[in-house]
Amino acid sequence: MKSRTIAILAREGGVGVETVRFYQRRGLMPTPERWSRDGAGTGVRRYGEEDVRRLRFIRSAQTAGFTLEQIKELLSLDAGEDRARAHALASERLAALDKAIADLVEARTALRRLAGACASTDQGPCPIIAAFQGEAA
Amino acid sequence: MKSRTIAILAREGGVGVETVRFYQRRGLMPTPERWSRDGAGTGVRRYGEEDVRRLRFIRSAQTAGFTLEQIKELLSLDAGEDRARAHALASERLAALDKAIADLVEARTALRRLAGACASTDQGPCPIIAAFQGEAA
DNA sequence: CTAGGTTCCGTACGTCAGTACGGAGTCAAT
DNA sequence: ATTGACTCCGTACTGACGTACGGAACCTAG
Repeated sequence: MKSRTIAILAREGGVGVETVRFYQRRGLMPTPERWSRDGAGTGVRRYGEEDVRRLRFIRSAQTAGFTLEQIKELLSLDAGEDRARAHALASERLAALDKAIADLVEARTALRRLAGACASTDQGPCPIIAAFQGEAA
Repeated sequence: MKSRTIAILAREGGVGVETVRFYQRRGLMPTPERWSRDGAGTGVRRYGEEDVRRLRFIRSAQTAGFTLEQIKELLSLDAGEDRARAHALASERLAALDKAIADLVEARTALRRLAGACASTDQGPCPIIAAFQGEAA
């Protein structure tokens, strides 16, 4: 293991090389030592399965709406034992997710009405503004 | 009508003054002539009901995930007759909304599992990364 | 052993949607 | 008439998340 170059790691994780490097700068991904069989730390960094998993986790957590900063905390928690904190972060995010979903569903309803109003007649302007009034959260 | 100052318009529209000005620069809100009873265009701009409605529409459309650029187009369409274009924009956004909702629901499922795994035992680290594997879109 | 593709690193740029700042002009009330 | 709040305007900054650039070092195949 630890055989991947950064490009391979990035590909397996579904991101770009620059993105991996960006995550390293942000402290979300480790920056392993450079390695070369002949002596000093002047080779290239290598990555393993572990790093691929970590990268994938970051992507997943992002789709759940965590910020990179929160993901960083989650990752540090994963190494430690503060389950109360982990649980709190998750619950907080779950509530936000519920709200975001509800908002989106509401927006979709409003937008469907707009599309419907637009389709119901076929002459003149589509009453976009009227169709949309009073829907925002 | 056309009695509101920018601060009143902003308040009624639920945004800040700077935001209204920002929308004006972006062409989403009109920039009425300055007005003062004694002569030249050296007074203050005034806004009416129409402008409040426009502002509220912008907020609503934003919650539906339209970008300001798209909202600008929607607003110009509302004045015109290109219902095909309006309908296309709405449909496109509806599809994106459906996907966004599905993604969020999926993320919520994954996160619930995480929270559950975290609560099910009370010793040792909470297996965050493990609980999250393979959920991203 | 050399040519090319990669990696490394810092710094700069890009987008989206605002938010802040500062000085000059204007308005409403005292 | 003066005070104090508000308006106008341009420009600069924020924050979240990257993406791009450029030169030097490095690694691998032929």
